[in-house]
Amino acid sequence: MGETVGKRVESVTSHDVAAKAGVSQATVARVFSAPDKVAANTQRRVREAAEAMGYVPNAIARSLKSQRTHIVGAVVPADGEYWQSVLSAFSRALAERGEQLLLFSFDDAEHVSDALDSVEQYRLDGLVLASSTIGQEHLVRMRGSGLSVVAFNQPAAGGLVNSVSVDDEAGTSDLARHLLAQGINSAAFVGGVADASTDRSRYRGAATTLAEAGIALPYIEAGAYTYDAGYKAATHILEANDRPDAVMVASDEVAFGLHDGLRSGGIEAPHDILITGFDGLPQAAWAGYDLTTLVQPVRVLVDEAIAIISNSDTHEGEQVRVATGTIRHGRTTRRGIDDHHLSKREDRP
Amino acid sequence: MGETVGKRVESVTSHDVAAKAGVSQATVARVFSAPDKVAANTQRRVREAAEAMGYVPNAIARSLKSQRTHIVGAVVPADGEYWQSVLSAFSRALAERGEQLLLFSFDDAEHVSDALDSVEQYRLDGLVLASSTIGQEHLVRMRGSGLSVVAFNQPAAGGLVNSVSVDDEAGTSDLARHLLAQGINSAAFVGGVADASTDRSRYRGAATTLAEAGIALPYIEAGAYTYDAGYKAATHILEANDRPDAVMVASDEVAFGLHDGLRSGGIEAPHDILITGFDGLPQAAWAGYDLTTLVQPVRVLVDEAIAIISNSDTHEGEQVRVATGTIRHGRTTRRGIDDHHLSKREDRP
DNA sequence: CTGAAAGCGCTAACAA
DNA sequence: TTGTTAGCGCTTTCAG
Repeated sequence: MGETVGKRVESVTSHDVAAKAGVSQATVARVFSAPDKVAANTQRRVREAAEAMGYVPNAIARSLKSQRTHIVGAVVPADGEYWQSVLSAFSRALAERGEQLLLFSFDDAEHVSDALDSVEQYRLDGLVLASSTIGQEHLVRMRGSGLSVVAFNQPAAGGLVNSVSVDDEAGTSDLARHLLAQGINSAAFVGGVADASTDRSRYRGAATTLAEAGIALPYIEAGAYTYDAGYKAATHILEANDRPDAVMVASDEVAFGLHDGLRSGGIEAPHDILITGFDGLPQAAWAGYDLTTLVQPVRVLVDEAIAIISNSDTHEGEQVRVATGTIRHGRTTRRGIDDHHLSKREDRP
Repeated sequence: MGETVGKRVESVTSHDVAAKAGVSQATVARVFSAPDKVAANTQRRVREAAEAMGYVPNAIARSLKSQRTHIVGAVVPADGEYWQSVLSAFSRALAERGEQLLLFSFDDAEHVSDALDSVEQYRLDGLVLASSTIGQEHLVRMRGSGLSVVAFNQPAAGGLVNSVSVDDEAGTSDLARHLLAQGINSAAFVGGVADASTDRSRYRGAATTLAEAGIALPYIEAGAYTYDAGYKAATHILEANDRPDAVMVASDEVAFGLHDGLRSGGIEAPHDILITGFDGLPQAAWAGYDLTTLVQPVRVLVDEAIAIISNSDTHEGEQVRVATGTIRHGRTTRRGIDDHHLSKREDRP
């Protein structure tokens, strides 16, 4: 059907520009990578030619030569409010430093392996491994690959690879103290996945602190870090013989579900029960929830992670960074003027 | 401080493997890119050598030669629940096809330009431009760059570049009809940003349909597509002299805020007012909201976008795809047994 | 300050 | 089937 429409834009190279500007290819290259080494005069000629021809330096070729891609990879679970916020923070922080973010998101932990294959091939400048469902074998594998890896919020990874994480234990410990200050006498903990390292740390922090006040902390497993899992977990609380004064939840998203699940069973926070979350998602501040939670210093964690990646040559050994979060005091642990149930405490010596 | 610790892993190349396996470099390359062209025997030897040396083909070099990066870029707003869900869908869909997603997220529309600079340099296989705050000048610029661009949910971009989007007008029209079926006699529309093309289309669909029933649709601008903007916009409804029977909101996130804002003013949906959203976010299904909304067929849109990108060579001209959404019927438009206010309609002839 | 030349690691004719 | 050869577009000595 007629002549081939020359849609394919013949990409202009530094050679083309050099020809037009009457200089060598090397000079054109220098104009775009080390401008101070080219006479102002020549530079102008080259830039004009480049502009006119629509020349744009080829980052692929540059990377091949320089062995630096200026791309950082991130292996992150596809779902979950929390990860999305982390991702967004990473992307912005990297952009500020002229780095790009190559995203590998996965649903099943199965696919992590595929993602890592790609990672290796692309010779990235660094790699962020998020999610506690990434097996140790993957960490080990990546460590040997020569690129600088940092595990994000995977406390268990410390020692194997660089890692940054929020202080889970201190976080839930703080929350527990806050609850004690509200006068609770009993509590329960709703975790996401029992064998996730973050889950364990968070439980430990809460349990230890409550134990000091003589309060036991039964563990309930929601089964996933999702709203639905939290919603369903509410039945465990609703059906319990003696309902706890407070529920500490391992993540905000689960906490939202639990909150709504309890409400559907006629149990309202903070009137009938106190609820705390963990993460500090934007939604925690939504009026519909106004959840007391531990806000992760995401920006700090992200900056630390990036710093580790960019300095990885200058350090031997693994670095471990732990940042502490701050409590967001929300409605769900605020004892209203007419919330007297907590006073109906059974007497203890 | 002692000898340099050889931390830098000398990356093994196909040459190294070739030497060890006693074959030519080309053969090694073939084993990894066109295995069927190598004798099973040789192949085994090569793979063994590669395995032993930890060889991984270099995707950068491959890309330089083949002019295909297998990377698709996405320019997406950094914030917003909706975009995060789109992003996650893209990333998964691409992964299934062995493509990677290079993420460019931006806060201010200002930074879009910087992002596009990077995009050009990386010679991506394709580019997804999301967000209606991306100016036309950028679209034009990218169109000339030779890579296949597709605008995502930017109806206004149709004709300039390829585009896929949900049928905004049909969507709000459907929602409006649903509201009419509930017997409303008045309504208001809360938009995000008045001059966004999606905002206009969504308003138009709603207004046109309601007009046919003789109902006017005043437009209220929230100012942003955020929860907070929606929360604040609620005051316009609360302070109005005659409160509308229903509020149609341009996005779910804004609708959540509006919902909570109204509640804080003592107005509950669906008892006192009906609310509809748009997008079909996961949170719309959360029991705390259970919002009636138009669910975007995100997966379909994403697949269409990817299809356009991968077939871009075979098509001349711009393609425009429009997919229709489906209504999610939630609590916020469900007239309960004791919700009689809608019956108290003032008589109309 | 500028040019010539040698690759970075791989793919793809073309020969053998 | 396998090897040889010539680049992909750029950076970077090394001369001039």
